[in-house]
Amino acid sequence: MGRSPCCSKDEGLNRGAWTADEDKRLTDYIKVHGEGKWRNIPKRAGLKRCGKSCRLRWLNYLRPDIKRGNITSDEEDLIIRLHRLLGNRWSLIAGRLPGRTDNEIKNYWNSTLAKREQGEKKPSLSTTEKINPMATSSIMQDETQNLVLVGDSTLHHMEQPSGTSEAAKSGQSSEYESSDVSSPASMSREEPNLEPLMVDCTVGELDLVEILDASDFRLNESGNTSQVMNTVDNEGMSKNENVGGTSYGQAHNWWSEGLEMDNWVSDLAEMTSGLGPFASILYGTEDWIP
DNA sequence: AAGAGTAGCAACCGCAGCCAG
DNA sequence: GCTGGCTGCGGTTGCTACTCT
Repeated sequence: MGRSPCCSKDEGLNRGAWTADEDKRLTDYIKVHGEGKWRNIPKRAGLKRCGKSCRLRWLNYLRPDIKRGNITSDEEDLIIRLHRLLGNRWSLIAGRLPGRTDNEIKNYWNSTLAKREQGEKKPSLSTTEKINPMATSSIMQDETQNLVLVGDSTLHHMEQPSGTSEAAKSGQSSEYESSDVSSPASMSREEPNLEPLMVDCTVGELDLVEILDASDFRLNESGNTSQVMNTVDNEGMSKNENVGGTSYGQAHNWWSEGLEMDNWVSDLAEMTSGLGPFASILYGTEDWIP
């Protein structure tokens, strides 16, 4: 196709670090005229920069809602979990961290967390593992393209913090529950329960992000959002059990609304009866409680 | 004190998706 | 349906500050 570049290199445009004056011009212009039309901004703001550069500077540095300062341990923890879930989808991860930019998170990951993760010997994750990093379970697609989480069902159990989940109090998540699941030791016990968990949504690709972002997410054939546990009975016959629950639809809502992290975390706790697998991925099974 | 090595971060680059014409 | 401009995203580069020898 060959599209003309955003800005050619020989137009006498400034490159490299931005000066305070350039920052001020850009900030003043956007305060008055708002974001958007990046291509026109340099000319109108009197900047010798390309529009792309202006956009980047604004989004990553000048925006007033940007949070400055070190990444907190809470944020770091969330980044790690989200990265395990999403991979290098920095903008999505940043969307869960108010005030942080994708560039900042990417840099933080590359300079700090990636090395640490490597040091902890985690082998590079396959696509499959990325969306289900839980040690003793795996994820696969069945012949009908359904997404199937296979493995220790206790991994999907979410131990409820006292007083955080009405759903838990009502026993909605009992299907996920088993004894001795809250301690790390239970994660590596000798005989994993291989009950598979089936999520009855049809997907073309194994990509949780797409599932979470899908507008028609998680409707079963009856039009309800419900959760189906695919189990194997004593005779080895596969069967689907509707285990009720919220909440993939709700999960999607939370996801798409981009709530502030604190609310998001605490409200995730509220709906873990239906969100077991996802919450497990996001928050682990031992230390997810905010 | 000085040079080399490293880490952190800002900015750049190229590609892909979206959408208006 | 096609084309091309705009925007957003992720990977990469390069500069600066800091640490080590």
